[in-house]
Amino acid sequence: MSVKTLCLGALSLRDGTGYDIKKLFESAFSHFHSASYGSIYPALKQLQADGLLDCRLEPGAKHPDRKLFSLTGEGRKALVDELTAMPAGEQLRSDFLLLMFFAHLLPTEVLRDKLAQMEAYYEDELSYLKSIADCAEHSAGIAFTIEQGIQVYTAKLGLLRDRREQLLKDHREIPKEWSENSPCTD
Amino acid sequence: MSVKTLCLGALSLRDGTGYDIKKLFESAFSHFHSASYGSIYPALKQLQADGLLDCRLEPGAKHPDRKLFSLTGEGRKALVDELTAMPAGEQLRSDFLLLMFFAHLLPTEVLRDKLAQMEAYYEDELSYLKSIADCAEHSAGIAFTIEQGIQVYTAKLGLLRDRREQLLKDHREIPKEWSENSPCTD
DNA sequence: TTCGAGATATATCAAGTCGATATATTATCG
DNA sequence: CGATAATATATCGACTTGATATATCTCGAA
Repeated sequence: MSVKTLCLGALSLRDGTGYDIKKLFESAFSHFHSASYGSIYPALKQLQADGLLDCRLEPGAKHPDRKLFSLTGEGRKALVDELTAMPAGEQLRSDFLLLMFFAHLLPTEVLRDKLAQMEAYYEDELSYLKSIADCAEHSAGIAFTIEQGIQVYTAKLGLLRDRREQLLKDHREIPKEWSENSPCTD
Repeated sequence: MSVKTLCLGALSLRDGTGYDIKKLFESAFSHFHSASYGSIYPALKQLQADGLLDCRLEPGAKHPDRKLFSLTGEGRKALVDELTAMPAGEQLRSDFLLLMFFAHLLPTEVLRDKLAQMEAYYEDELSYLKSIADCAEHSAGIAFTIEQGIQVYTAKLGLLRDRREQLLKDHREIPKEWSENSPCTD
């Protein structure tokens, strides 16, 4: 029930609407999690039904149907419980590395293009993270998430630049047959 | 159609069954992609129907129903086309960073535990990648994916160890109110 | 030798999720 | 004044996950 936990977390920072939560996922959380409206709205409905959220309607004023959610005491407890129970893990889904894995199948121009795309992406992420790193007083935990992002993107950017020429030069060499069931060791 | 591309890619390395492909996703591809049987088998069926794969049955011999797939000429072309069309991107899904973001809500012991879990995970990944880095002659592209993994995990492990004591010491300080719509800049 | 654990192999299902889309109001700016 | 972007909720089909069922084969320990 990951999206539910994400919503509880978002609402522990401040009260908000489904739209606000989506915005948060696209900014502060964007490095390590995301969720679409199609999962956020059902999750909020469910959480409210479970008594973990309060919902007050704000009609008339500005927007119609503005549903402002806030955590209940139970909701805050549930958040802590879920965070505690959740195993610490991570998963990368990288189309870029897939592309590099099969780089020998691509024309040189295409490969050059992909590398340029990824370089631009890393630069953007890095400059965003650097811009937020030292302007506010983040908690130690939040500062950690930002610093990890900075170090990781810096490493990736450095490697990409170091290896670019070599990749473009070598990339048509056909890789060896993939060994029996996996490479090398097992 | 990501899983289809993944399957075509896997079968470009060697012919294999759905099971073989799953194994490959759990070993060589595991750092940057994954897929479950529930998406692999339907994808193979579809690809075969589209004429991108051949399937020869291997009955009797050892296992029943062993369906050995191989790329057709069209399949190989489709793989190159899809790789070329695919934008170079990546996405991280990290429960660990979520946990760090909300570290101030957790008891110290729990936080210490999560850090230890993640440290062990990073160590495992790192030692696996190092073991395969220099034993075979990988293509430049494959070597790049391995080297990126090594550098990234090394950076993450270093940061985790550097910051652990400070995180455990500071973590009960309550973070500042999240600024209007996003932190700092925008 | 036989017994069980684990690997090999295919397949399906409910539940959850994404990406796109529809709808409608409000804010902004030339 | 009119166009474009932002705010806001909601839904839908298609896809994916994680679990589970089924069955055979392999190999080492009792």
